[in-house]
Amino acid sequence: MPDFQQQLREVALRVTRPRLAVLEAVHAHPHADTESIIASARALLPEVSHQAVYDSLHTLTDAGLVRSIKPAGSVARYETRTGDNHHHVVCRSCGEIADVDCAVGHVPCLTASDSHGFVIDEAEVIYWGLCPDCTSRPQ
Amino acid sequence: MPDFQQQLREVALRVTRPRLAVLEAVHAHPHADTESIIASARALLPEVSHQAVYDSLHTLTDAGLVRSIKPAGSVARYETRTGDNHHHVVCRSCGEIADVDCAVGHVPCLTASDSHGFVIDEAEVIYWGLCPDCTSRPQ
DNA sequence: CTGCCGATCTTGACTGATTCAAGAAAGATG
DNA sequence: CATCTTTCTTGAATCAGTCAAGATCGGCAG
Repeated sequence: MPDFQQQLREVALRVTRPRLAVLEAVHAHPHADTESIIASARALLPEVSHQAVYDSLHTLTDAGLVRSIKPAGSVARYETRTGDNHHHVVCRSCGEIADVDCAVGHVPCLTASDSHGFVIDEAEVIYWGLCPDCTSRPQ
Repeated sequence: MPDFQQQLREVALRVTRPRLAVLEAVHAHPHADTESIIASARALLPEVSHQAVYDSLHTLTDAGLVRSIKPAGSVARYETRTGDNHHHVVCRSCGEIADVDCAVGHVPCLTASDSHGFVIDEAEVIYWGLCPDCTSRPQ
């Protein structure tokens, strides 16, 4: 279990109980949506407000301690695995998300053939398909 | 200008004035959001309801005549360029979107190293960065 | 050309994730 | 411990998108 208190100090953020609870919740349930994170955080800190969770998630995302994912058709989801350029595979049927590393190399697809003058700093890849459960249980 | 009436018939959809107006609007303004499409469609068909536009966009998307894009932090956007596996670059500052072809080849990044048993049918890539305007005009 | 049937459209209300705002509480620093 | 901000609580608001009921229209059969 990472030292979340330490992580917060390293990015010059105040150590507050809501933030610790949110970090722990996101770490324990990768790819969880905000509602689930609120529930998990309240297991640790019963009176935390939903707004504090939203604020914490934004702050932690800006600081790079958590990463948010928003596949089309899904609400925002969060994870603590950051800074390693991994991607996600999303089930079209049930919305299940899993991590994947791109086969192409360290900086996959970062080179667009013609970027129209844009200065690109990140390539985000979402693989769409069916998870094992939904594949074996059609309809 | 493509024959939208013909396109609708080819996918067994009824040819209605709202659908023609929506197709024409999306074709004329690639990457436009729903509100803009409603406005453009009303230039052609003044009394069209927002619900008809939403319905048409869904139907046309399901039929493959238009494609929707939902970058994180943006509302849904649409384009008529479909079926060619191109990707998008999105400006973090102003939200501007441009098309890009992936340099890697025809099926970029479609091979994940470990897909956790998912059956993958599409890889969606979004490049994040700054557009030329926002690069030259910082802050 | 006319009538019918089901798909599609209009109207209007509603939902729900996320945001905004004002005041209260609580980290951090000296 | 005192002070100054930042952060949190509370409660309301926003807004893209959806739902539902009835009216209308496109396509096809006669």
